[in-house]
Amino acid sequence: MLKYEVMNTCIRVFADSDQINRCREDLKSKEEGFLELADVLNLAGNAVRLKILYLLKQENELCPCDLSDILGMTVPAISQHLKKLKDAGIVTTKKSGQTIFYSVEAHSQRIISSVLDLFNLPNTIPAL
Amino acid sequence: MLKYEVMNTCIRVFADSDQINRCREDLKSKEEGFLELADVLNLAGNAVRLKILYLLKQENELCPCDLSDILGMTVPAISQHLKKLKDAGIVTTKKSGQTIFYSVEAHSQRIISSVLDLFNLPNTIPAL
DNA sequence: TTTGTATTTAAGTGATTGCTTAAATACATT
DNA sequence: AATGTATTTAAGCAATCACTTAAATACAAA
Repeated sequence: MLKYEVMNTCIRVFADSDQINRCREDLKSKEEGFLELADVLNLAGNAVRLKILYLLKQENELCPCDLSDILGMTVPAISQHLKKLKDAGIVTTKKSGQTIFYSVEAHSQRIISSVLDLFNLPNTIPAL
Repeated sequence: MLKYEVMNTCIRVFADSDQINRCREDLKSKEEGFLELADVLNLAGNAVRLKILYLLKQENELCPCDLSDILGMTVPAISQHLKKLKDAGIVTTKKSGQTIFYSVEAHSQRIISSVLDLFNLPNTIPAL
């Protein structure tokens, strides 16, 4: 039967095709939002970057050198993480002398605060 | 000077060493929390897994085959994502006949709901 | 103008990711 | 017992990640 070849999946006798279609429609309408949110979560889903975002929010602004000292990592390693965050528009920079201060971009403050608030949820995941 | 060799970083004349030390202490006390949260965010920071979590929450439970159909991906690809979520204790399974239903693990409902609620924040990131 | 400081960029590397296809496993149904 | 269905596991692979070291850039200060 052509149908199954096209679907390229198993033949579920008891599948609820209404449910499947409803879910597909729903996802389609939210596709862009999922990609954007996944991007932010992916950036925050690295312990170093999560700490950087926490520190920038907490201290208002920090330079790569400060972060390097605080996190005990080389400056280039920090710089590359900051670049990712800046390319995504999550952090912004301000030059002062030869020091470059990084801070959380105004439009991203809310989502970053919300992400960091997850820290305070008890019982995050029992398996870890 | 030995100091700089040990620190292995740049020499910041204007560095605020009180700030640096305060931040270091603060991070140390929260280290484990950052690792756990980063793990969850990293798992959710993939569009496919984010959709899976959304669907499982929305539909209560779904089998790999359903998800394969809904997301238009092969069953093994879905299965491997589900394995990651299950290994992290975020989802759980229930057997019914030869179908295995996945759902969000009770203890993870809150954090997953909170993560999915980020979807509703307006102006997520302007750059994307 | 030379030196020093702060940062970024580049190149290289080993580890991890997310898929693919094929095979294995588990178990219903006939 | 044999076949079919649902799922997982394994192996392979290109792409990405997160670091390293070295070099380049930018600019302040002597």
